[in-house]
Amino acid sequence: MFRIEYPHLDMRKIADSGQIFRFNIYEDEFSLVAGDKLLFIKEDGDGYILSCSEEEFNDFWLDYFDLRLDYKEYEKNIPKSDLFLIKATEYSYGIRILNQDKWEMLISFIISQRKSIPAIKSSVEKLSKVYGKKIDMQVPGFIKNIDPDTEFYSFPTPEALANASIDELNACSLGYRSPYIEATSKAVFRKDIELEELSKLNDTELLAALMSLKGVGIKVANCVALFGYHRIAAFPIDVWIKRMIDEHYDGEFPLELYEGYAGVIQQYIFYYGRESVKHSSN
DNA sequence: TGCCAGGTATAGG
DNA sequence: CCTATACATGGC
Repeated sequence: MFRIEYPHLDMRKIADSGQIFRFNIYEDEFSLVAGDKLLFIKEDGDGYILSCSEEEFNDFWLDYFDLRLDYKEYEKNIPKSDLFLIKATEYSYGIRILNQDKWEMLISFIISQRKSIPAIKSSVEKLSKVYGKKIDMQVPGFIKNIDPDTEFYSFPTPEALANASIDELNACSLGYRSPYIEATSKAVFRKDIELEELSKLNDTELLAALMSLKGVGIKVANCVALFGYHRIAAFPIDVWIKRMIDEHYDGEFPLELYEGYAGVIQQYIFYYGRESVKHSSN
């Protein structure tokens, strides 16, 4: 167990920000599966109690939650006249761009196309349950809201998915994406493409390399770059972002104001846009 | 119940 | 280069 307290870190918002699909909320507690790691979190005043040791936190989770960067820097160029973005940024205070696993982001965002976030989460869980490994870790005693019998599964390896049949993949509600997952898994497993090696490429080259894979277009490539490679200049445009840009910027967002980190701004707009619709529709 | 979802591949112009 | 269309299926 280890307690942390940082400015600009809100687990609830991050869990619900659409950049991660295996971060679940149980009132004031959370479960988070990242690759083959499992973390339990409990709100504790202005901080959080984590199920990991201080050493594991420093070795892995500190960078995972992107806690070395000062997010105030990303807000300084927002014009005072841009009331929408000022509001979106305030509303999103505490969201950080996580450093997630490249392979997991690639598969998760191929699945994400034309699916709602709950449906994406459901598909990723099914895939993990079928092709991942049961994580050997007890729900710790300080976690009260999660059934101790709950089983958690790691995200499947490229090998596991490359060896799956189309019929088996179909059982995970992938729909027409099953052949994409199959082709991409095989390409990664055969090392036709090496995801770690792509880190050496610049942003443009990285997007092009990712888009050579079946089922990866410009939007998915940008999400993988942003959330898997921490290319915070990447600016994925999905239906929500397009809607916000059309409504508040007359169809053209001033990217040049946020050079090098527009992806962070994108995430604020996405979160604020979705949450405001969520709350106005009931 | 019918509509829509963190889009992409493909064909046709 | 651009635009139009098909695509499987769950969640609400």
